[in-house]
Amino acid sequence: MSAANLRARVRAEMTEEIKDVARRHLATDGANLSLRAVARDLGMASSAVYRYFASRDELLTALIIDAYDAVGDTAERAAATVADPYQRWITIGHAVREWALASPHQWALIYGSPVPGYQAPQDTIMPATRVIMMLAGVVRDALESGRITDVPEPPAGRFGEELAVVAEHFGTAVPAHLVGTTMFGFIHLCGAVSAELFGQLNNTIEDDRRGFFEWQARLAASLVGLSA
Amino acid sequence: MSAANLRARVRAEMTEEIKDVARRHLATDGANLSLRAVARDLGMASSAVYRYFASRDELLTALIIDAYDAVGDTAERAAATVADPYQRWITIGHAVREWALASPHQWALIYGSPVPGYQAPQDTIMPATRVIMMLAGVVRDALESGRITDVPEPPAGRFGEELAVVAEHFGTAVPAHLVGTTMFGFIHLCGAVSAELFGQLNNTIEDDRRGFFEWQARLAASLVGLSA
DNA sequence: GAAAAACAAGAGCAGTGCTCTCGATGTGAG
DNA sequence: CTCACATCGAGAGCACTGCTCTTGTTTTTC
Repeated sequence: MSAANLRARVRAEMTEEIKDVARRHLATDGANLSLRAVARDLGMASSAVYRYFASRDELLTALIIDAYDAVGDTAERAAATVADPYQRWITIGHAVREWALASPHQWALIYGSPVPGYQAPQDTIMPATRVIMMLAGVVRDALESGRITDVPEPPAGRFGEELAVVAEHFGTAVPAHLVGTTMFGFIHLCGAVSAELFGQLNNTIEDDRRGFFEWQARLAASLVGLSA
Repeated sequence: MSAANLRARVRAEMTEEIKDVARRHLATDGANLSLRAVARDLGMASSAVYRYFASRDELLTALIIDAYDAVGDTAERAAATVADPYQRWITIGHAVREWALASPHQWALIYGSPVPGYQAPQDTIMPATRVIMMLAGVVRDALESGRITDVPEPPAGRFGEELAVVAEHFGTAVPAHLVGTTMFGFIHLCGAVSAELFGQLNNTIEDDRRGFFEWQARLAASLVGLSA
């Protein structure tokens, strides 16, 4: 069994090595990276890569899951050190933004345009929810500790009911209106990072993008009822 | 000169036809569409397409500019019918969202991940600013008509000065804080549409996405000081 | 030690962006 | 009206891609 474990370990290492090289190629080729080039970099035949990933899409899926986990880990590590809900909200924002700045192509992979012809498999759903779940956790904590007191009525309309359903994933104590504003905050977070990364901020904010981002994060936090 | 005009017109028509077919291929192949397939659909040799576009990137640039203009035109047409600033803000949001839902691949082209190896030329900058300029116009009108009265201090920090510079493009009368919240609104608009289009809303809001979007747009409008 | 599974390599297929050459066709100046 | 010239379309060709299939080798398992 030691031998079996060893074989499995070698395979796992090889898999990891392929993903590493692929991630590097992501920087130059984006989502349409070349499996052959990856194989070349590893000194192996292109056909050998197919022993580890059945197709380029499967390799992409692995990279996507890794990226979701990486940004989730980064945000969680940063948030773990901050007790105050308001500060934690801001900290999560900064952590996500800084991870994205450091790994722009991985960000594009998970929050950019979907890869044409690629259908995200079920495995990607869970890791994809980690960041918004952290924001939901902030709101839940703030509610329980009495930091959020002003809780408006649930929004009128069909989507208000849908928000109430989502609330059950957030934690039963979170009212629908707060679920909505939390999602607003997450959506704006993704928009702000993408705007900075994809060039929408060019020729406007150039020097102090971090400051502008934090200012925006504070605005979003104020909508969920959080403030310093 | 009639002959010359005719030749130029035929060329223009051919160019437009290529872009049309390319737009159709955008739906299946995304940004890495196949020039050869486009040529096949047009019944011409692939090399002939290069008489009209020097490279695939140049064709993409043309599609990008067209897309910016299309969403700009759509939003302007919708906004032209609405006098009230608050309603106009919401209307612009709906117009942008509905254009994106109708042309998801064109949206991905301009607001999604940048095409790898593709550098946006200068020509794309101006059309890219049309939507946010319309939002800025709403804010300017609301200021002049006294619909926005509560104007906070300019944000502290280097980015506050940068916002003041941007204000000159918005119209000199717009204070920096309002420029910031307007950009916030635009960034959130892009984020909301992208989230809906790129699947970030899956398994949460499914039935009443339009209602949820409008609710969010109202929230964003409230940040710039607009309300019903 | 033999049977079975896993592996790597190479050839090959259909497709890609792009270049170059060659013949046809329309255009503008003399 | 003619003739040189610019424009155009088509085809061959190059180097590349994802992916499959076959062949031979190594490693694990019984």
